[in-house]
Amino acid sequence: MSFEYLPVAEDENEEPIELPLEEDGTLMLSTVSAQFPGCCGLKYRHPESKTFRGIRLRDGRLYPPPEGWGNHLFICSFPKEHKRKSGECTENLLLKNKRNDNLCSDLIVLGLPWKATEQTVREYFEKFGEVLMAQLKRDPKTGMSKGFAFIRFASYASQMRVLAQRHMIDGRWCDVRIPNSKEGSVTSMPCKVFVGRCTEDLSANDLRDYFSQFGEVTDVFIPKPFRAFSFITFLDPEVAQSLCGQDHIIKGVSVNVSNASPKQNKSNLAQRNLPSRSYEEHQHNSNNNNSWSSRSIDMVNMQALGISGQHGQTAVAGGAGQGQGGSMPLGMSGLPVNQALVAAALNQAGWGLINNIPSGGSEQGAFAGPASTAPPAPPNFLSWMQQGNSAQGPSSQWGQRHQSQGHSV
DNA sequence: GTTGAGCGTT
Repeated sequence: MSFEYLPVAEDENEEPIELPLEEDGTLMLSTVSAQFPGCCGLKYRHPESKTFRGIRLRDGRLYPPPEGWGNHLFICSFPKEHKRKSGECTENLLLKNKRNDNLCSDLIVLGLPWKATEQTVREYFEKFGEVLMAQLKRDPKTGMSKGFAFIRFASYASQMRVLAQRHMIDGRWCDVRIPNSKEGSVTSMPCKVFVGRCTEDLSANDLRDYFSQFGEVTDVFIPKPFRAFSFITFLDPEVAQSLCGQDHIIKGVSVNVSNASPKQNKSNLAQRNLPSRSYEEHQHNSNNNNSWSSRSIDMVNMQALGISGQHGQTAVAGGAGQGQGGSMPLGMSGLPVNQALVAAALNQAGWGLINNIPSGGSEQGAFAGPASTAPPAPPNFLSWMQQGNSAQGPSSQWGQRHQSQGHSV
């Protein structure tokens, strides 16, 4: 093999990143998506035809063209809405923006320093993506800041990333949450899907590599001991939903994707006339009292982002996961499942605005609340966000990183 | 000019 590394860039004008090939000369898609979250394939411009050629992708591996990798610059391909360049028809853009709007909600930024201005706030959050709105709340009489602001992002991914961490703004640690008000909170489709009929040789990496082609995978959970199913969490709930009901072949194994459903309060379920055999979710109650214990954030994505600090295990070896935390798909009971109904029910049941997110648990210090003293060390995935490069992320490492010993449910 | 959990003059 003539190359150990392959230059890959997000587009032809960007600076490439060299990515390591595997021993067999292939490139793992997960290697690519670790640097380019959401990337689902590669292409290169053929010197003669001047057109792009796609790179073969199979089972999470990118295979070199027949003539070898050559000296090309390889360009990432992204699924649908990741891409927002020219050439898209206006109608599509409108649809997409509308969809994003439905997903995004206003966010409240708490704990701003008195001196912070609207500019400060906007500029800070623009690191995470396009900011559609930033309002600093002031006392009408004095004009003094009330120490909080409302912001809104254009993309749901930005929103989730911002919600998932604390923010140092002008010298103070600030929290960003979904506001209590009625208007604010919007839809929260589950980002997690249940993958049935897994075999034991389907590793978390295999699953991640495979499902990354559909969108950014933020978590892979395989119960231990082996239980023939797993969970895949996507950053984009729509990607997750789009896969439900499908059969996929991964490493020759036919697996089935269906709705994952959170553990529900049984009384709630009864009240709401829902099938009551939801499964245990990696969810737990906590008496924890620090400042992270009552944040509002999409629970599914909390886990997705690896901050739940509760389920252990996941990708790659080493995760001495604590075993439980499996969930069953609603479909497993033999009852008919109407996905729309389930989604609606989950929303009704308060999913998407779960408070009481337990903290602690994550040994990595990731989101262990600062309860007392110094500000917390920024979580790992935070650091990539703060590189100001929203296109880069350790997505494929998340699973490995959060081998929490977790609280039990 | 002070303050530090909260929830948005329009």
